[in-house]
Amino acid sequence: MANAGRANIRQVAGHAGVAVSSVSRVLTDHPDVSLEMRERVMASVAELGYHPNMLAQGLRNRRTMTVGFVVGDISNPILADVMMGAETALREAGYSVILINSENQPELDARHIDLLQRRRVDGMLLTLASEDDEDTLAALRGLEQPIVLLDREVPASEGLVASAVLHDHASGMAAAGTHLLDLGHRSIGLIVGRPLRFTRERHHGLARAYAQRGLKPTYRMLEGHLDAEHGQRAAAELLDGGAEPITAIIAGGNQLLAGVLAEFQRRGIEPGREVSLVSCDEIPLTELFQPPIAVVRRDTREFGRRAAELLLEALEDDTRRTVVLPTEFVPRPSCTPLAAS
Amino acid sequence: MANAGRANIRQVAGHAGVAVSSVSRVLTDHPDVSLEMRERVMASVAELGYHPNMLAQGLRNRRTMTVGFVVGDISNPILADVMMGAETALREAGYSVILINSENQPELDARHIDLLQRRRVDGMLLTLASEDDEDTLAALRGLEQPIVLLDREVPASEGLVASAVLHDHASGMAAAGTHLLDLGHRSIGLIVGRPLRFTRERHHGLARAYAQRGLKPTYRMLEGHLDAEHGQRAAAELLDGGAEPITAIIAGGNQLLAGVLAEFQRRGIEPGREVSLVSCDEIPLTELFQPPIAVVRRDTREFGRRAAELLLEALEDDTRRTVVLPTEFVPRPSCTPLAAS
DNA sequence: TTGAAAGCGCTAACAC
DNA sequence: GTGTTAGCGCTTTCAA
Repeated sequence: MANAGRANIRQVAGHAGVAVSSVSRVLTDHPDVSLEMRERVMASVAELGYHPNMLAQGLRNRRTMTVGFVVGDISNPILADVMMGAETALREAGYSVILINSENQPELDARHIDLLQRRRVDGMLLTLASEDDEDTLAALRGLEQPIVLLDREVPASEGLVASAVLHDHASGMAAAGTHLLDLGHRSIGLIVGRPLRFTRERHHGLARAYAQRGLKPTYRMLEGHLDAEHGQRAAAELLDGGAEPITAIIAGGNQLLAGVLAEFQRRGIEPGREVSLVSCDEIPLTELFQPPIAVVRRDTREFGRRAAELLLEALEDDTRRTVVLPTEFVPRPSCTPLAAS
Repeated sequence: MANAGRANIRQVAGHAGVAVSSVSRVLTDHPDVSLEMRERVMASVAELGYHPNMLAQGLRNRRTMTVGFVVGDISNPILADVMMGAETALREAGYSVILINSENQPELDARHIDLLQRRRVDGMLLTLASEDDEDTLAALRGLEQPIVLLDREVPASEGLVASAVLHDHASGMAAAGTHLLDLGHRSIGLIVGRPLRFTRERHHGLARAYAQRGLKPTYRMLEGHLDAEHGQRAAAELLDGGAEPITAIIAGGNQLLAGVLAEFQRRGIEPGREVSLVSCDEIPLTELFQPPIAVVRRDTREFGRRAAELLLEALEDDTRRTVVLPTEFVPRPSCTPLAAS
């Protein structure tokens, strides 16, 4: 007969005719509790529809069983998938997740970190909007609770020890690069987001591919926002070309890809015909598109799960670790040999 | 010089040489505070890097500035977008969001609601996995805080008053239906998810289309899970057909669409050629696919924003409302006239 | 205008 | 095995 919904432990104790501490003992599974006590208390708990106040518990235990997740843009399916992996693992471990969108604005990160700090989260999962914003780094240094960086590298600084999960974007990108080079492409356009770790890594990967084949780095990289607009604009710029025409494009993300494909359609270009195309991250579009689009693939759900695990580890053993997860190039018909001209 | 990070209000008071209540007054912008007091306190706050403990505030104020968001599957880009809209609006109003994945399992909903109850959230946004699970409804009835249902209708029952945001799926679907009927299609396959509001609405919409054209309802509906597997299996079943072959398919969601397209490709079927195709909800794939795929569109971010607004309203004025948002059919080349055979 | 003190709901000594 | 009580950090009367 759950009627109240706002009963407190004192009322439960009163109803059961026992002390508050006894109710607490029953509810926290303390060993020294008689069976009869347990039954009486549980009966009252059920009768009153009692829900322990986790705020009070958190205040008392100095542990909220809550973690904060700051993410640049949760509407990005890739990040939503990361979130899924992390939330599931954390929930199974008894933690709740406070989700905060930073809108990819570096100046908001510090504020969000402070908010989570005030909420006394036990730890944080962070997809920072910037790796070198001073306010953000200062906020991070002031933290007592463990944090896990998601695909971000911040400059080592005193008082900042963090765990991190990273994807080895460079390897997958290098594989994509050598694939294109081996197909005869030399003039490759790389469209990427802002200068964060994954952007740098992808750049390095492509550079490595040219080096591995003993070629001069005759690619062109266009940085910008991680959205369709930048994808489309950059694609247009690359296709209009300067002296040497682009023969292959690599889109560094699903939103960029959407922009690139829009520009292709506007011009009547078919991937793999006039221009070869590679994208980063698998989405339904990449495999179902005609022709299917080659991608640098990574397991984003696993990425989120590992991030959660690193945080749980840090919470338990106070250890900090960095884990690097692989990426993999998946060739598909959007990449074709450069026609001898 | 933010050094501590774990200072409490007493330490701030001590450092400033004032009473705790004075610190509290300064921090809560109480009017009767001298300028000098304000300055002294703020200096100490800065010096100690003090972050007020929101748990203690919540305990005392009976208000946590936190809302819970229970969602079936955050990795679904549509729901991620809803989340984006809701989180943004709530954050701007000063609330934090606790996100919980229910994995679309009805038996988890009640548990999640109880958890949020224990966390004393000020309100909840709910995408229930079931509209008639008894445990869930019981948990809902026991709630004191306002809730907003997202595209769900629960049976009216005593002690359960909720706000709701609904999409008018039926209208968009009816428009899609008449479009297909006017193209000559009669044997339409409707692939949908589990029997929740949006599934019912879409069914009604299609039925209405047949009725509007004075036709017998010669469509076929296949319910199942909202995933690619069901989409593919259902498409296969529809294409294998029984007596009368299907000439058009409507996929009730982006994940279902992925399955349908996979089956089309397996069989070498091109949408709009052998079989016309409509999907629900716009994603990059639908517009960029060749041929572009007709969709029943809705503004999911706005949906999330409105849900947040309804909750904020309920929190402020204790009012409950239901808002219905429109959907719109967007014809595209994936729908073509039925070839006279 | 400021300070002292009660109390929000809980847990963990400590006593019996 | 169970009860009493202090105290987690905060806000808000109530007095001064």
